[in-house]
Amino acid sequence: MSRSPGAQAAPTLAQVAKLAGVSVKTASRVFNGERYVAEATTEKVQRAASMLGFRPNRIARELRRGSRSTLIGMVTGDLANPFYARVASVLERELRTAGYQLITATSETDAGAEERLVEEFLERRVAGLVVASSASEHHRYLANSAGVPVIFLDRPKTGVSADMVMLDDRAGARMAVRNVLQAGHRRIAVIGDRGQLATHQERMRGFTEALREGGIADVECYVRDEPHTARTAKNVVAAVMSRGLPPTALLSTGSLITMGAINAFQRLNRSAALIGFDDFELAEVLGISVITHDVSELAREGARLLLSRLADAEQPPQTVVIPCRLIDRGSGRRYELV
Amino acid sequence: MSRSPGAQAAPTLAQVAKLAGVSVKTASRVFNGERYVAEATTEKVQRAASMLGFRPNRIARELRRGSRSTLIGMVTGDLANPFYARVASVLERELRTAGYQLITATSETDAGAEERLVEEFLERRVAGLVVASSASEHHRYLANSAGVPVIFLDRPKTGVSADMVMLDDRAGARMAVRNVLQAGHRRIAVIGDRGQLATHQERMRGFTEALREGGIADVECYVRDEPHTARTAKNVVAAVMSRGLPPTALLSTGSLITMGAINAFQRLNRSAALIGFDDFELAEVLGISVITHDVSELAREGARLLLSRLADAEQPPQTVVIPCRLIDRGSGRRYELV
DNA sequence: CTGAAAGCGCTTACAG
DNA sequence: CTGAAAGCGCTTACAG
Repeated sequence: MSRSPGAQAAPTLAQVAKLAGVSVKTASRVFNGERYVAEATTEKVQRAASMLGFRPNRIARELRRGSRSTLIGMVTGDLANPFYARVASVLERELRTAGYQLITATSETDAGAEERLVEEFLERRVAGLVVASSASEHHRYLANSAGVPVIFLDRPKTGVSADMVMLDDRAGARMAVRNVLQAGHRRIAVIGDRGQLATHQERMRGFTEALREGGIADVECYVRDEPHTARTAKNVVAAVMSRGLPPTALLSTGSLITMGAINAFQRLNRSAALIGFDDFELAEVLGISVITHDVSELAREGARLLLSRLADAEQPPQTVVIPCRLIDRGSGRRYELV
Repeated sequence: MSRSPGAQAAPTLAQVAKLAGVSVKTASRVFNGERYVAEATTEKVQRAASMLGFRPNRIARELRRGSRSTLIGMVTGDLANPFYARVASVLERELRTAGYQLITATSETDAGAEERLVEEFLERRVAGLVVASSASEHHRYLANSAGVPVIFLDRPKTGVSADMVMLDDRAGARMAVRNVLQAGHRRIAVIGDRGQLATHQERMRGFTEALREGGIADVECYVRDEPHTARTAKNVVAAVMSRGLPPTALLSTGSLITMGAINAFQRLNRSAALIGFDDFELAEVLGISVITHDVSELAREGARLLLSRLADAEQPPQTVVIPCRLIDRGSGRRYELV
């Protein structure tokens, strides 16, 4: 462990000032674009800075400026998940234009770590926090965040008032149900992923409620709701399809399950109508109808809420609901698919 | 723009010390786990801290500790791209266990912005930089990074010596070519995505070289290499397949093109053998052979190189090559697919 | 248009 | 085991 020789002491503002023959304050003015600096002075300072390879130290600046950084912390369930990845990507872009930088942390790594990650962000004096993960007791952050704004993305209501952006999963589920009911289906299976907590459960509830409202009597009979991997999703669908009186239509709470269903259909060489939440590559090629949301909009609204809260801490908490839509590719009306 | 009242001045170490009746230095010792603090003192300090809701200020700590943070900056082409997202996810996890936090920036936002992003990272005194983006002149960072280690992920060699992790695209291309040649194919189209710069070009070169070595005379005849969206990929494949003497096999440099090909096959109701780089969901269901790399390994090796460089700035630059493998699902041997 | 002094919240280097 | 002083690199608040 040698002490990096490359990482030699970086030049400071004081060194630049000295070389330029001005005071530290005057040099500071140049890098902050303050008015009232003679042009000749500006030039002298800039020349000295580039000779030394000076780069302002943001750490020092932030400490002096009131010890609150321009970092925004984001807690996600799993950055590798395309949903979170897209949210992070859009958020990063939106926040950057407002002068903030996104810093990410993934909570699913070890359960219960989320609180520690948030604590780390707060020690770093982040200007704000965006929470888009599935841990359950988020509201505690609010109490402990010491006035740092927290925005919740795609979380269920908890009674605690806070800024949040939600997906209208219930309405989406209703659209899917309407689609298969109109095609005449009556035996309709609902496959959920209990592991994916919040969102998936909302979708489950949306499906079953809408089915009941649609006059389907024995809804529970075809409901399966458990944690899923790609493999188990396939198996569950295969099992449901192999019953004595198999369903003629399937509703799925996520693309993993939808793809598992397609896989199962192929193995069984039988199929059913199918509509799932979340669009996926090749869904169009395969003609699968999906319920989808505009993830970019979710992220953009999240950024907007945060920036607005940052500008005015007093305003009442807002909730934004992102609508969903059905992309009808015909699979909800068919009785034979593969 | 009210001055957030929630963001009231956070309690400081000095306040904790005063409440606990000890010196600032002693209080500091408690939060840094230094030895030689009486147990009673530790307790007093901790009680005072929790009464006040004290949270150590990392900004101040980092400034004092030598103005180098525990942040690692990562520049990606596009965080929403599954490849970069997975890299970021793994990297974040690996670095966190070593006490570092990942901070991300996306360069594709506006071309040429990359340098500005890197500059911002350096002003923030990041401990290291990971560059995984397609901008071309990365080597310049090295000159300007003021001793901050830079690790390049999936970049082509530039002659500049630096720590880097590369994918063995050439070897992968060779495997794909061997697969279709062994199946007896002779008219083999190569579809590339010139827009995706580095990696895709390596793959193109790998394909054409291997074809020539395999005794295919008129290789160029079936080569198409231009920037692609999902739509243009489909159109290009359709055009190639509609020629007088159509190819009997297709090689693709990325999953976007592979999926475009599947789409085109469907529209034309004709098909060809097909092998593409990068695995994708449903590739298994559709029986498409792919050349794939272990992205997690890429990221893990990147983290390892960075941590090793951080520990010893003197060691010679290392290059790690991640091997690739063919997942043979049969599509390279078929003459009819869809 | 410019500068000298103080201080952001912490740790380092010393001294006891 | 504990503490008083100095200082990390910058900006704030004042004064000229």
